[in-house]
Amino acid sequence: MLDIKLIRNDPAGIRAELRRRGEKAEAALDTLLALDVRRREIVVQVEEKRALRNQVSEEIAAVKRSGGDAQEKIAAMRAVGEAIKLLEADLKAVETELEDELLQVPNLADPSAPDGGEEDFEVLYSWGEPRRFHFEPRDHLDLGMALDMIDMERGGKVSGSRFAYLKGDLVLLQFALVQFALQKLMGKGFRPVIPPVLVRDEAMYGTGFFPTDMQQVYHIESDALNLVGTSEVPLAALHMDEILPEDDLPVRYVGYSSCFRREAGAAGKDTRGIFRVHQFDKVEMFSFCHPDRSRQEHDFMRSIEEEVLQELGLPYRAVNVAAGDLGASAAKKYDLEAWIPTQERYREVTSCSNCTDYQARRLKARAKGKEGGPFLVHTLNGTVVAVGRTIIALMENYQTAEGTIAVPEVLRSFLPVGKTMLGA
RNA sequence: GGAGAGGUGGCAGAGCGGUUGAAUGCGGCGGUCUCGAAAACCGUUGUGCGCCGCAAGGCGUACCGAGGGUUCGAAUCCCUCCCUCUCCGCCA
Repeated sequence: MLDIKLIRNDPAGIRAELRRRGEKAEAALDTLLALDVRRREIVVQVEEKRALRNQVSEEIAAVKRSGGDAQEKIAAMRAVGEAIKLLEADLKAVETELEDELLQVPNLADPSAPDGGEEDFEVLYSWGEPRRFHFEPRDHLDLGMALDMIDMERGGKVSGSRFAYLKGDLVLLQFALVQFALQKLMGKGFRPVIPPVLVRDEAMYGTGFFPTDMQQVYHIESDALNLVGTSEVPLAALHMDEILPEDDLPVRYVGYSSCFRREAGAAGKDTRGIFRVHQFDKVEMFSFCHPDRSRQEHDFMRSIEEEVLQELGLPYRAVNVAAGDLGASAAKKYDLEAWIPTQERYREVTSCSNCTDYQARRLKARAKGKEGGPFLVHTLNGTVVAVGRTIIALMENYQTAEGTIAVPEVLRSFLPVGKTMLGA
């Protein structure tokens, strides 16, 4: 959510900024400004009346204490009370409408995010050489089915399309990846967390997934809960309505959770294997940091993601996502894309966003130092390991001519002793 | 799921429907004292919104789990919801 004062004070500037986010983004601006004016008009009126009521109520109390008759004042205040009630109803209606509009306005893009949409990302650089195979490489699903480690067929039978069973050595690989990631992140000051994956609407609004991405979310109607699409949601909401001590910043967490996405509108896209499924597991990092430091924090988090991919030996490229392709909350986003041999291209495996104060304002997540008032923190989130996609990249890049999969050195200590080859 | 108790400021803990933004204690901050510290003593100590002001700030208003209601007036009374605790049942 943007600061309404910012919009009020510089409508033209904000309009120009929002235009970078796309046509739709600036549409609500005039409505927003009108509602803001209207709200303040009503506030002044209602507060004047309340002041009067407070004052006279005290007088009534005084009169009654001295045994006098306050009937006239009471009658007068009855009318004022009615007027207040009407104004309060108006105010509430205007505030609700204002809030609804404001919730749909995306964050302002960072100046360093490229202009344009989905196709206009900037490739920052690449790392690693795609492997040259002396045999025809097979894709992750071929490999997984042959070894009976990925079972989409039965996933479909039991739960529907885009659900999978992961079996055997791939289960071991998953836990090795998770352990590897957790230990690395703990060494860098991130506190491990297993968050709830069912959250209230509040948390979804607070993180900016509602109302914009509502259609992507599994909603449990009977209990008014939502399955999270990323642990970013419960991690961000962890400090909702709180004022953190400034000295504690940055507050860093590394979460591990299953993630659930409806993938509405993705029909026909990435339908093969486990690349795009409704349920997957992810190790996610999250940081609440000082507004002056979020740029550095963002680069720090990206460097961690790179370290992970480098140690796993997966060739990748780093991408700076264009302003028009950012999620609602993000001001800037880096994606890391790993090389997928059978697709002969880079595919997204991690994503790291600086949401500046956009989520913090919605969540009321603030910090406060020894002097000065509270201020909004900046929030950042980044993938450490998206398990499914990392497994795909590992399977394809590390496959052998025999159809087994070699294990990168760094993961071996997290697997049973002597397990250096999966499916063997 | 059933029965009961309760949710008040950073924490603990008072609070009659009417100077209660809220006693008291602890903690925090500032000061006195001290070479310094402790102790003691004095002072201070929330947040949002609006208006005024260049600003420091001032004034107003709202907030005692959340949302409604009753009333001239609600932390105090009523309703709904959420959460916590105790007992019973069930359970990984």
